[in-house]
Amino acid sequence: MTDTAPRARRSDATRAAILRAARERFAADGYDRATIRAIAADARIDPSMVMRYFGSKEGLFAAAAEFDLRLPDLAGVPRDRVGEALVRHFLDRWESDDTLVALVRAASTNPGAAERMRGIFADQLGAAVTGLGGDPTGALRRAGLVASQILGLAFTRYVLRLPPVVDLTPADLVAWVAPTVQRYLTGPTPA
Amino acid sequence: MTDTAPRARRSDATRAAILRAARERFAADGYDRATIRAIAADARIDPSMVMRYFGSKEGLFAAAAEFDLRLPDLAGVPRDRVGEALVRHFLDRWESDDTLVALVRAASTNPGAAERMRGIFADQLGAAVTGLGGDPTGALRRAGLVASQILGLAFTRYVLRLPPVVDLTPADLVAWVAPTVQRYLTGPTPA
DNA sequence: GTCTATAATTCGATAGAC
DNA sequence: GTCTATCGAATTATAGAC
Repeated sequence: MTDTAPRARRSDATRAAILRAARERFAADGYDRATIRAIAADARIDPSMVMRYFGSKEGLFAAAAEFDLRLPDLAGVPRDRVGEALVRHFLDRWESDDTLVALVRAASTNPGAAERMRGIFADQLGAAVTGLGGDPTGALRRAGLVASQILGLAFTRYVLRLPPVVDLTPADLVAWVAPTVQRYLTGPTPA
Repeated sequence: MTDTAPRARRSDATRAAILRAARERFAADGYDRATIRAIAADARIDPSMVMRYFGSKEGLFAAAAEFDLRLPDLAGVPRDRVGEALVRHFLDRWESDDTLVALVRAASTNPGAAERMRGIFADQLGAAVTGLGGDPTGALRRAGLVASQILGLAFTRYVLRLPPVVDLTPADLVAWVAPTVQRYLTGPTPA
């Protein structure tokens, strides 16, 4: 008796191991320094398998950098707490998943990674902010400002590892940064 | 009759040309993708000259990434406008000099560049913020928060080139972001 | 499906002529 | 001081045996 339905092939485990190792290496070393050889070694498989499954290094990165921000529906959050909800959500997401850090690092030097990141923040964050109402153009601008603070937090804390930012607890960070995001989202447009 | 005093040697021009080309390449491509060969081609000199003058690629980067933020003395600024002064200063600095963008890109993948950047922000920005008074520990934390917003702005505008952030004028950016920096600098410590 | 062997580039760095 | 020539290492990617 063989497996039924989605047919859990043996290769799926290999594929998953490669992706897991790839995300870690891309997050730790960036796109250029993360080599297929090192990723394969981490995953305990042969380097040629990576090529077989993903075609090229670009293809591997594209598969490893698939990412859903899983943003909460901001319409279901009290309007004066959307900033807090967003900051808390992002911190949770980062502390538990390397993928976004890998994207930040890779986007610094790899045009494809940068394009993917622009897409993620324009589409997913842009849509969430547009859901708050207001004119769509202003919403995109507000989303961009939110991205500037959120990504700056990610850069200083997880990539640059600036000591004062690393030392703050997630709760402290929320307390300091949430008002910033709140104002970008719902504050008045400055003169 | 020969030159007197500091003796403007012919090689100084070559040296300066190399550094200028290096800053551009490091800013555009990051540390790994910026090759000595490409930098030498931009500077219209032979690749081996780079090695002769700077010893190694690391040595070249160290020389090219020398950077002074030239922060204004915040003690001479009205206390309710220090945020505006800082944001305006950083924007001016970025729009006229590639070096800091080169550092942001390089710091993503190169440990030496990251260390240098931590030093710049801890020492120079840290000192400027400490000059505002208050306890030193709190000042470093406030400086770190300012760095998170300032570097996030640099990352989204100059590295990632996120359209909504690129499209804003410097004046608009100051109007939006200055209140954030002002609060990090002089606002109350959150509960 | 998995691995060995290797092709084809590209890079940083060195040696040495002029 | 400047350039030619090249070494040695590392990389992605391919061809093909088992």
